Amino acid sequence: MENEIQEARPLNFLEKIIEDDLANGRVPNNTIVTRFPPEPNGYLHIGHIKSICINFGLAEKYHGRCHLRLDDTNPAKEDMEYINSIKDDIRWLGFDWGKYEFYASDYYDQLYEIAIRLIKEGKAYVDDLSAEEMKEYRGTLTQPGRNSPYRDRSIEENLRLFEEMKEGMHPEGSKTLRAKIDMASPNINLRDPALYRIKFATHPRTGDKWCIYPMYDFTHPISDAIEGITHSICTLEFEDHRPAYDWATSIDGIEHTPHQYEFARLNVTYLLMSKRRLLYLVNNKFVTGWDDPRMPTISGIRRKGYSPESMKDFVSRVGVAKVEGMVDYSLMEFCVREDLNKRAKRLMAVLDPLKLVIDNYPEGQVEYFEAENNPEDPEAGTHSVAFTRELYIEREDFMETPVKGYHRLYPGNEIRLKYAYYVTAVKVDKDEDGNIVAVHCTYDPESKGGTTPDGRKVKGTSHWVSADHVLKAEVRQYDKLFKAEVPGAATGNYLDDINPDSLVVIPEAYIELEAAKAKVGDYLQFIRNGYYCVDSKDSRPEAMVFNRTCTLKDSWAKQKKKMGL
RNA sequence: UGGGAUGUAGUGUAAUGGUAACACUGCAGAUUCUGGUUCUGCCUUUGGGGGUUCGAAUCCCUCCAUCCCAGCCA
Repeated sequence: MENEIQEARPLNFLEKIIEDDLANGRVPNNTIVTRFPPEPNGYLHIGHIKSICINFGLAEKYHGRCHLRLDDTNPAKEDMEYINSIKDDIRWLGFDWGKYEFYASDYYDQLYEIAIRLIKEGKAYVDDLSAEEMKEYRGTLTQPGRNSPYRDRSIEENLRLFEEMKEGMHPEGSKTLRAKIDMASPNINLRDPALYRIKFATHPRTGDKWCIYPMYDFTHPISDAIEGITHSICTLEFEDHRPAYDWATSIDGIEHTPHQYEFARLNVTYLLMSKRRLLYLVNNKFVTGWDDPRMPTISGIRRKGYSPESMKDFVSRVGVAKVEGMVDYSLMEFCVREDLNKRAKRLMAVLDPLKLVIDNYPEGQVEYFEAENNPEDPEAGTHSVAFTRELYIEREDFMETPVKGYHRLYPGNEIRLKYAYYVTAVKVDKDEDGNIVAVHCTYDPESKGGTTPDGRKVKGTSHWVSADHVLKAEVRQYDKLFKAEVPGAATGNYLDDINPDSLVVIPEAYIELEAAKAKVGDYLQFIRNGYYCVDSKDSRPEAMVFNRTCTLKDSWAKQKKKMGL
């Protein structure tokens, strides 16, 4: 029953509300119903993961259910491609909405009838004010608004005009249906909010059936009510809309009354979390698409090799509260590394090859060594790796004149070639420009397997690849898309902080043959280089492409930086 | 200068009247066939001021700071 022991995590404020509601019989059928309601106008990003985990997580925890509802009330911006990607991304995270898949557009007929009812009750009216005029009549943050001259039209006229709007008899922008609330309200959302606007756009699901579309403040609360949502959880910027939400759910005839609660959206340093800006990056080719591994979209991080488990862990560590803050990117990387460390298959890949020749090793001889697939998990087994006289090591792993603290290969120094032998550098070959083209060394046959009978230690262990047993593949070294913690903070333009080195392509890296078995979705670690995955779009069996998921922690790099190297 | 919210180590989140804590980051060290992992230790915290109380991060007053709102977007 060990796995039944609940982690003693304190309740967040939403859980407290829910437990209180449950305890006091305020929840119909004692069944918590939440919903995740994205607008299909772009791809889901890391910020949405928080919302998804909260809504689906709460439903799971309290044995209720979570609806997926696509908030498709603005056909001008929405697309089927987005709907499909959203569903895909939620599934990837491991959540299942079962049969509870809804669309705001499912409720267009009901919404229309409610609007008619409001008109009949004198609670809504058709306004002829233009957008500019309406803005003027609305007043400002500090000044109350004025009533529209059309506010007191007769019910009959309103009914007729709204019908005409629906029939397409009026051009876009010429008329709106507005709620009659209070133009002097200190809350601008209550100054006769628009309920319907005219839009001659083809809707991804309803096609050309409608040319009037309901607004968020009208649609969302009523959709919640129709679906029996008990806790309607959204982000902080909707706090001001809660009175509008409550207005809509208290319209006569609406029986179920959900409540809205707001939490702080997720902000992460170095990342942009705005669909508008992400769309700009896509449209202007700063990235290759919504699923570019540098994008903070779910499809992007997935293609980059992040695991859903690590992301769920990340948002759970971030917690849920009402404080608008900025989470460190390093926490996210920590979560990715912690998860991948436990499950990534280890491989040796030489990204920047330097030839190493073992002068005293027999030419033509091949030995096979056992390489562990994962030192963190003995069950993961081993694979074999070929060893020959000529190898490649990382150029970084040799220095002709070592700096202080360097304990890799340099003339006279002995290191271990992982799993294989101890080698000592003897001399270097250079080209006419003085560049090192090969390093010669000798090996100690006694050190076979990586230890010696005399038990002597070496400070360095390098990974390597046999020159004759090598998979040549493209490796894409991804880094952060932006180099500033808050892109645009300095100049006001986030494009100024684009990281020019966010992608460095290595056209031909040398990887041990075992890598050829890797498939899309596998988690890999190229020892001492980082975590990698097979690119889901561009990799082919005969021309593999690997993406860097994230680097390993690198204390040597840190130390070098400190020494000013 | 209207309304709505929020202030706890560098960051995020706990503690709801009774010893301010956990994680990440950073720093130092140990271990290590990955300069990874693991382990140990260290650093730094209740926005300011007043009040109530034996006792305040918590209750009250006040000031300050930050965020959101003037779409026929969501």
